[in-house]
Amino acid sequence: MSRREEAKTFNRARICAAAESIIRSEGMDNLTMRRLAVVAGVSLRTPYNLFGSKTDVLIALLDEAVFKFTQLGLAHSDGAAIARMLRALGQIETFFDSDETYYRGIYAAIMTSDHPEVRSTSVDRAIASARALMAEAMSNGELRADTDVQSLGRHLAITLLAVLGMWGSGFFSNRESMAQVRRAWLAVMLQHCSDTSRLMLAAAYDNPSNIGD
Amino acid sequence: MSRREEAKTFNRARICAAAESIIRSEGMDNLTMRRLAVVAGVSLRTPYNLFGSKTDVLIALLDEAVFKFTQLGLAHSDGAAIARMLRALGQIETFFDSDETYYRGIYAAIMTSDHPEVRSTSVDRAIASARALMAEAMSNGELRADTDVQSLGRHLAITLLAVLGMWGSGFFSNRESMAQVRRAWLAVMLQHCSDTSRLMLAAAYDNPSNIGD
DNA sequence: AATAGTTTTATAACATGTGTCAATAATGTT
DNA sequence: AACATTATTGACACATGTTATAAAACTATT
Repeated sequence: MSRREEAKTFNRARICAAAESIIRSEGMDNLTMRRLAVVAGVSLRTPYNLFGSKTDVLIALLDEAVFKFTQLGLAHSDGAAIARMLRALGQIETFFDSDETYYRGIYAAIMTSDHPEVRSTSVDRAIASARALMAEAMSNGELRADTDVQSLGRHLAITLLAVLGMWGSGFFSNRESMAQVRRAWLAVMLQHCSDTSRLMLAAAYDNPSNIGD
Repeated sequence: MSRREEAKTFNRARICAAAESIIRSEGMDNLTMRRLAVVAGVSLRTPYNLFGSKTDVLIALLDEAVFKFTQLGLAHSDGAAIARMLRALGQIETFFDSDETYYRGIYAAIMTSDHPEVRSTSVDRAIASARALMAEAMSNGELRADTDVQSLGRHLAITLLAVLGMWGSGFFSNRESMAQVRRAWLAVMLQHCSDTSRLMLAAAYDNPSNIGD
């Protein structure tokens, strides 16, 4: 990396750190571009040079959060594909619990920004993950052979993202949001599961508390 | 109604009409408070006096749309409760199709406004409707006796609203959005339906096209 | 009709995201 | 070292939602 790129990377990091610090100590409302420039020790124009817009700065913070989460999630990713998928919900909930106002604030800010194009990357990412997991479930015999795993994976991912949108708006607690997704996921999965996974899914649907632990 | 209230009502209507006209002829981006004031023939301050904020003006437009929709929906509301509930999705889709950019524009603008409190009324309304329908379904014997209709109604309503949120962002077409809700609804309903409705629901789940017509 | 109360208007102002543009500094290249 | 390229800075400007303030218009009450 050239020195120019190094400097850019360093400044990007400084700006992200400043943004995070402002959100934490002064709240989302006080994250203005002028304040961000001051705290980051940079001119007002620089965040625009390095990120493009305020929303893009927030997306960088969200990416950091997603990265942190994936690191956690991969730690104990053993077991059947469907079970892992369900367990992910508990992991998301735990992750949100660990820093609720911060994550919700970032997410809400991005969602309420009028840069619609920024959301499609996370949608694509989520759909791809869900499809991969469902494809794995299929090859493990966890799903009925006539299941369209592409369609199922897409449906499950959209379910999650749609509820996350409402979560970001502050309607539901972390727990309520994940319970909503869990119920929706289990019901749809029950329509496609093979006999090997049906009992587990049916039991999980009837007793929401003991899923994925 | 006193003359003062009459004048207010008249001005409110003028402002709403102006807002709708601007959105239709110049697009959502050109709906600024200054332009709205000019087109409505009113001072910049008046919309704030009469509505409170720009978002509140848009909410008034959405309320008009919801009212128009409910009038349509009630016209042919016969049949079993579950069937009516499913048919509502088709009606929503038709309604959106009839004026897509307008409704989506309003909805998106409200959703991306940072007035979170405004959304709770529509949430409450949707949950109440869904609960009423599910209660009716229960008393008709369409649901298993051990079903918690409150919880089920709430779940179904949230499913719809969550997907509507994404619809507003422009990700999905009207059809895709409703198909997503339909699939989710059918799967969950299949977990709670009695034998009388199971066949219809299972058939609908397997063949998404012939629902609610 | 006179007075008091309320609403609208006109104008200005403020904060914010974002853009412009020239000047300056830093870096890469010869 | 000299030049060219690129990045940052600073100062300003603009559009927008929103608020402030005082004057004017309107309505209600006596």
